[in-house]
Amino acid sequence: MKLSTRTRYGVRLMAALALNYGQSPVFLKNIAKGENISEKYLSLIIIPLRRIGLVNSIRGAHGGYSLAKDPSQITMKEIVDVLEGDCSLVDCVKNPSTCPRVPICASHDIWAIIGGKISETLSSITLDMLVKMNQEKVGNAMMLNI
Amino acid sequence: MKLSTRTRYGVRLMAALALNYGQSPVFLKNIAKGENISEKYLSLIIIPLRRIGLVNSIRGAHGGYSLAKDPSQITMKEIVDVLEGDCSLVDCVKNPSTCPRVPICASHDIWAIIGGKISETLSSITLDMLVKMNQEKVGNAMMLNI
DNA sequence: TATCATTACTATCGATTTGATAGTAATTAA
DNA sequence: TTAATTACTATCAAATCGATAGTAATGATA
Repeated sequence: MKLSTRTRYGVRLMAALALNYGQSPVFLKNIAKGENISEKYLSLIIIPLRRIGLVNSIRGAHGGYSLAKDPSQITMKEIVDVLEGDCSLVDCVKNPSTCPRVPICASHDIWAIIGGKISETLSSITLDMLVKMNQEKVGNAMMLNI
Repeated sequence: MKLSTRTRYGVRLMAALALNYGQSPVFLKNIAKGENISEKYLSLIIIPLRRIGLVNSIRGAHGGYSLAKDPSQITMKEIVDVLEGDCSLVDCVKNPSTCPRVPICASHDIWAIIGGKISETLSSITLDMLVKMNQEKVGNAMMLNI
């Protein structure tokens, strides 16, 4: 039940964009440097985030990426859902037709309950909160490395 | 963040044992038949459950398995923890030393919060509850196939 | 004691997933 | 036209996963 590296990197990527919200677009190169993650890998991860409208991109020289919404309007659930597939613990919760046991299976119901809790928690945390937690944790020092 | 088949099977295995709690030990063969899961595979899954003292085993002819505790005293968290490794979403929550970013990383804290919610929820659900949910869902009919 | 049914353990395998890299195309400011 | 950037597609090695196979140990019973 571990999160993929893709999702973990994606969250850090979004946090980095949140830091620059309202300013000019950021080069992925710089985020990659600041977060010490391969730029190529990040460039794959950002695609679905752009596709669902969380990120805007500008191509060409002096292009870059920026958040499409205010960080207070973006939740962790949106990010996890798109990068992880969804945030349920078993496939049969999102796609009940994939398992014939669903109608007679109580553990399915358990996983649905727990998945609900996870969704609830993820929905309650915004990018904005993540950025603020970061500031409280390390001050403004680390913020400038982007 | 999907649960492994191992964990899902393990929960069903424990539920089957819970149905027979207080009676004579059950042959894995019969549980395997009732749940339509490979007996060999189940025999691997049950080992850690026995090691942490959730299950008792008797070897030899007329052997079998039985729950070591009352189903109301066994939580889903115990089962998931031993079969899944632990119930955190990232390694750095359980083993902070594995990641140098922990002291400066707010997303680590987010994952810890969510992991806490998951633990909490898993701890609140007992095997007993699972069995009762099953009975409510399908009545006693399905209960007899073990 | 011999037999048979059961649990216990170890090794292995094929398929899938994962994390990552590489190369090329498209776009655009200067 | 050039250089810098995003967009897309393909590929790869390693790890993980689900499952199977075979053998050893145990113990009831005939």
